[in-house]
Amino acid sequence: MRALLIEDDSTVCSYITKGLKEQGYSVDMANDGQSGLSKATSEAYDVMVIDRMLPNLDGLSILKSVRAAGNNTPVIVLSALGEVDDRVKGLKAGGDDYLVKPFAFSELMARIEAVVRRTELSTEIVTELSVGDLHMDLLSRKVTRAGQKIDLQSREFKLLEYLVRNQGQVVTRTMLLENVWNYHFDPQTNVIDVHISRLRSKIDKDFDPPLIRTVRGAGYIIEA
Amino acid sequence: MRALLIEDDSTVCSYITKGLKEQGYSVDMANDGQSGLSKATSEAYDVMVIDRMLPNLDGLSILKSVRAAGNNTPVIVLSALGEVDDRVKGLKAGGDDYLVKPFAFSELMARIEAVVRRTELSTEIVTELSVGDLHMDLLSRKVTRAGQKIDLQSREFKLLEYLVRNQGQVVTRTMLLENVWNYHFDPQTNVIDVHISRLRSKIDKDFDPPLIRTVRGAGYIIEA
DNA sequence: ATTCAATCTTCAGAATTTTGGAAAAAACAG
DNA sequence: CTGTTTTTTCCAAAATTCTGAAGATTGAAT
Repeated sequence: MRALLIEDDSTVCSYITKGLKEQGYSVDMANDGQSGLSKATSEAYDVMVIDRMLPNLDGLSILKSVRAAGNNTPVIVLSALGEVDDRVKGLKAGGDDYLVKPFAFSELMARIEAVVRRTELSTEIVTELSVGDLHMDLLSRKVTRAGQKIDLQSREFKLLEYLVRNQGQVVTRTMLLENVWNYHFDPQTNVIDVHISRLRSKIDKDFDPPLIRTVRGAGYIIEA
Repeated sequence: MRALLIEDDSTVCSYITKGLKEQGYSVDMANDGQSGLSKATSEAYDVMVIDRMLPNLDGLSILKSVRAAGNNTPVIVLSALGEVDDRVKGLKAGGDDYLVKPFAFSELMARIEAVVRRTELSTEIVTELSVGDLHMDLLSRKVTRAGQKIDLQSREFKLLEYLVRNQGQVVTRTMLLENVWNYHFDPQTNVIDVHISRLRSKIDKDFDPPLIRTVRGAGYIIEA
């Protein structure tokens, strides 16, 4: 579990960090708003704990930016501001919980567990895949590139799906025969070449940049 | 949005109910633990607000029973018990939030919105369908009945998917032509009959009971 | 720069699979 | 029983996939 803690008070910070680590979290820290936001948007966390009052950029602004960027990581807001109105604002900004300082570590931990628990319930099944501007919907079996609809035959779809699921990695001919054709032997033909060629003519020919790349002597790789 | 409120204090109760209704919730109430638990387990709610101290059965026991039954509806616990330990217990019992009385209605509302928001994010996409012992995995496109693998052609799969999505309801020939064949006219043939027959021979022939039933003069219906 | 092997593209035809159509058989309601 | 609806079966048509081959292209090594 990865947690991000954005907090300027070094005492509180080390206190929480120590506790989280004991609970098995790996913790990233930021001491001011700017660096906090940049970490929050560039890394993937399971939970974020954000202090409301920070140098440079306040906690609620960070929270709003994170949410505006489509990031739904659960966030717990910490604050010395304990008025009802402050708490409501913290929650309305997209917070999952709001804890008033001073607080007991056991309560913070329980609240972290509560939001993480709820988030985990929602572990989504992957039904969509993408590479660059290529997009596959596995449920409706529709493929688009740059928003344009592309028709694929079932074998082509399977082939593309396999490539995309292994995007960024070289996929060998043997892997393709095993996983796309379900052949456990070498058919001694150029089936793969022919299908890769067809696929290219559909998804790469009319677009830039080409996504499917040949890795000589090894196989193919798809990446943006 | 449906909310369940389990609270014995009639003043607090009517106060919250009124507020929730103004926010567009339809509210069910229970004044004691027993009736609260029975409503919680028999009806489907978007959120539950449970007081901790109740006649008959206390709030935490209700919460634990609800969770034990596999129900993950978000729950906010209300309580006059404000000690850290009490709050932690409330969260560990499966609560999503814990609010200490007295509280401002605006905060309760904000917290309800926060947990509902998080729950909605997790609205899962349906990737599996079943009727009785027949099971479809829409992602891997695999079908089993009584654990036995069944191979279906793509049209058969689509046909079955449509029937299952509308299980318990009669599906007319016109509906099938529109939704499975994407025909917007009557092809004047018996395509449907042929495919239903094929489907039956695969999913009903070797099993009991038959799932696909003919509704003379109307169409077909699938149900356990 | 030249050479050589790997890979790409294209094609036509074959094999296979999937789908559709027609007609006989069966089931059902009145 | 009778007429209609539905089911089944079998054949034909259509679509898809595979094969094999030839020539073009590419990349690495010499």
